[in-house]
Amino acid sequence: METKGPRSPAMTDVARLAGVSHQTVSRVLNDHPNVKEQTRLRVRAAIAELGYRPNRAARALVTGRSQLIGVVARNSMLYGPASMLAEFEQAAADTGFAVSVGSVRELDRDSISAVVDRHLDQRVAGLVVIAQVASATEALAEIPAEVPVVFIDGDPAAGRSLVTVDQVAGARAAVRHLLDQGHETVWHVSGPTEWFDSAGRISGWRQTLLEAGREVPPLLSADWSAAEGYRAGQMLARMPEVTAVFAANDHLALGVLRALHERGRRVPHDVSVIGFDDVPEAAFFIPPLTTVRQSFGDVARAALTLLLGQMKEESGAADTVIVPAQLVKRESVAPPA
Amino acid sequence: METKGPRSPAMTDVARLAGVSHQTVSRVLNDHPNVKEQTRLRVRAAIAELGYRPNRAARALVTGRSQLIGVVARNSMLYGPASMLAEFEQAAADTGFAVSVGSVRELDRDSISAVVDRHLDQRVAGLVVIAQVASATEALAEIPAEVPVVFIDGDPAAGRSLVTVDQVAGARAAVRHLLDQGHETVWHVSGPTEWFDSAGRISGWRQTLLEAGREVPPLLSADWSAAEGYRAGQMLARMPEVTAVFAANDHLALGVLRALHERGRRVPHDVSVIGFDDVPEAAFFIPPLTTVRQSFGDVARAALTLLLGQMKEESGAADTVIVPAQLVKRESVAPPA
DNA sequence: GCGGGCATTGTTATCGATAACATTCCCACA
DNA sequence: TGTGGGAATGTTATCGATAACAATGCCCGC
Repeated sequence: METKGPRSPAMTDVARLAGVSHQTVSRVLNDHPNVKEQTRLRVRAAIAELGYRPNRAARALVTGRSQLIGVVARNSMLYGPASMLAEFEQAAADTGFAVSVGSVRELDRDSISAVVDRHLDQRVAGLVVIAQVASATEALAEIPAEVPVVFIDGDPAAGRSLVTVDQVAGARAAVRHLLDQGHETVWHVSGPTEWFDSAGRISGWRQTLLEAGREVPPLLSADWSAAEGYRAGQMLARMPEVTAVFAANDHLALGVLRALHERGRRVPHDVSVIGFDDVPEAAFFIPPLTTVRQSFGDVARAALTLLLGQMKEESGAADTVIVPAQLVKRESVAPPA
Repeated sequence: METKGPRSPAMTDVARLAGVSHQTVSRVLNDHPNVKEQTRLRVRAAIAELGYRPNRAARALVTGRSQLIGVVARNSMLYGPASMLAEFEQAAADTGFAVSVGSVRELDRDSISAVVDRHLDQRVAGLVVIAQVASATEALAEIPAEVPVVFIDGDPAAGRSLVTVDQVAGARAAVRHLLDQGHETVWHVSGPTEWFDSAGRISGWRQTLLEAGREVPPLLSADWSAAEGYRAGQMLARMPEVTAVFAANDHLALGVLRALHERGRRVPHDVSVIGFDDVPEAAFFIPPLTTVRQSFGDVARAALTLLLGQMKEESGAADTVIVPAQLVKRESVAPPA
């Protein structure tokens, strides 16, 4: 049995202790001008003494806005999304926002709708959606227009603010690098074709080959896993004419490396391989993997900036920020034998 | 310029449309008995028609509890923590809870205190702390006793509810397996020694060797990265007497594999290697890695169950749940040459 | 020395829900 | 036929903050 515990102090308690009205306490809390320095100090002291913390629910109720940003992400341990989330949370915390995650097993319409609804229930001040596939875009059409939304890796044509890594340029740099080494052409193991990321990398790959007047080999498409990279690698290993492979992410590249190794094709002596992402382990693959680094931190910060911008002005301006990618050269690339 | 937008409907709007009082609407929403079936239906219809959604802030204000669970985790792309978070969010969503993440760059006292404060500001109904190091435990001592807390991978001696993978048993299985293959002893590349996970794996390793009457080689300790695994691997590769290595996670194992490969020591022919975690890529290392799988989903669900239990009864019972780990045999282990 | 204006502080209304208590309605039963 | 009582519903208070407005107090110029 218990006496309901001493409930945590409210603003009036602070006011009483400081000998002022609760409104003055509120003013101190919100850094209003026109509070005498001495009063401010008294109030601060009272706050500290009581260990008072403002009740966000009450504030949200009266102001109509929460200090919460909802993130919709795919429940996956893919390196990219996971990093993004962590980076975003850090950035948001620095500006006083909390982040509520809603993860979803698949990026289909219904799952996304459900998560978005949960977030709207919480009256999030804004939404960030890591929406790498087209089906996500559809589901998101139903987000009320007045809710600020920023997409990460989403559909460039969706008419919403978007932050994305420059997939095309990243892919171009990778392919360019291989051609510069003297390879006749470059094979590509792509991610799922419905992902925008994949699409960008594929198109950068294709463009670069065409511009160089090279033959474009058939596309090998996979999911993002090492398992499928391995599968694709088994095919590639069997074809002696393959001397250069651009894999759409580092895990695919890992699978490719192993398949090549199993069939005795040496990397980079017989075949050069480039990945994408620069996961921390990439430098320790056998051999160390040349890859394209994306700065998830930059993406996260850009997304937050756009979101805060939308929240401030009610302008629904749909800006697009493209974050550069950078080729990291390691030992998995060499001129053809 | 705008007319402040039609604010979203409140309970009174629903009540007016349904021709009842707002209290009746509240009762319908909360599944109270004593509402005539016909009334209930009218209210439901009105809710649907207006697209009404309850304001959580208002509810939280009056009931004094939020439907929010705070998670404190390390901002890292380490496989374990990231997976854990995703799994936990899923589980929580199924029971109607939202999850607010607070990530922290380092698990030191101050950072943790700051994140915990942010969560308490939000009046979370409970906290889950992924606190793999001792310094975290200290910081958490200051969490008010009435806030339900569950630790994941935390200090078994902290006197709070704890869910953890059976690190000791996992390590024992790994070492046992190597000894069974005929190896004379097993070297260990551990994670940071201040992590409880590391401590458990180290002690499982040591115990098993001692019980088998084997010599315990010096411990090589590292962080969790492939880079440090590589460093440790370079030392091991130089020592011909090393025939079996147990790495504290798969990334370390990756680094070890590469170092061995560089010095021409074949795996598993010359040296057997076992990792820990079973990251999805482990099956595609060169060679495929034998490792110990932890079920993060089970951990997450167990943590949620404990937390909900604490929230229901005010009992501060400090239960501990230990989730088993499982040896996954692949090709990186063989009898000594 | 008086009134205008600004800095400072206080008072009251409000957000949207639930809790506690009040009221109505209806039926069974003495 | 009056009445006790439970089911169904309504009324009012409340949570803890901010907003809008009201009320001081003080300085200063004329």
